[in-house]
Amino acid sequence: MNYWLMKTEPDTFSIDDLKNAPLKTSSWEGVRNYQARNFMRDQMKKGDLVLFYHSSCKDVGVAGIAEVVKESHPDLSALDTKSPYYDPKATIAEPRWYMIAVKWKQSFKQVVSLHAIKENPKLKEMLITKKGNRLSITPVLKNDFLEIQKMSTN
DNA sequence: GCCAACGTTGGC
DNA sequence: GCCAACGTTGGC
Repeated sequence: MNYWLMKTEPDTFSIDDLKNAPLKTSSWEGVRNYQARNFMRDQMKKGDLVLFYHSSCKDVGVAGIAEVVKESHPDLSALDTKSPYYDPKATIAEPRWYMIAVKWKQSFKQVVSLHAIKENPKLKEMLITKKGNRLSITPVLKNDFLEIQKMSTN
């Protein structure tokens, strides 16, 4: 089993939106970056756990935990001309973009802030703490995942 | 296949 | 809203 961090802007899709979704489940549409796509297409498996990260907002940090419940399938929003995620180069035969689906597991009482993560020497290696890291999906070490979970209960 | 120009991300 | 850092595009 693997661990991941997935970024989302809560104004667009927050952990509450996931919690309130049917079956508390949603596909992760709209990723238009090859590296992040490849993680979803090739590596993210059912049962993997996800740190649900809120970016570009007042309370930046990890807001909760989700679980991968459906593996790679085509992101058809790329075919929808009305979608903000429309990509003219995607076709049915060659969908180009893929996504996974996640299910809500837990909302932290308090967001584990990016600031707190940066302050924690145990989490020095986390990619989210590195300057200029814009990748919206990143692998996370098990120990780092557990440490964040621990911080959420303090 | 290089690389300048451009658009986007995301913390602050 | 600013702007550094980054990924992508497209002319050559």
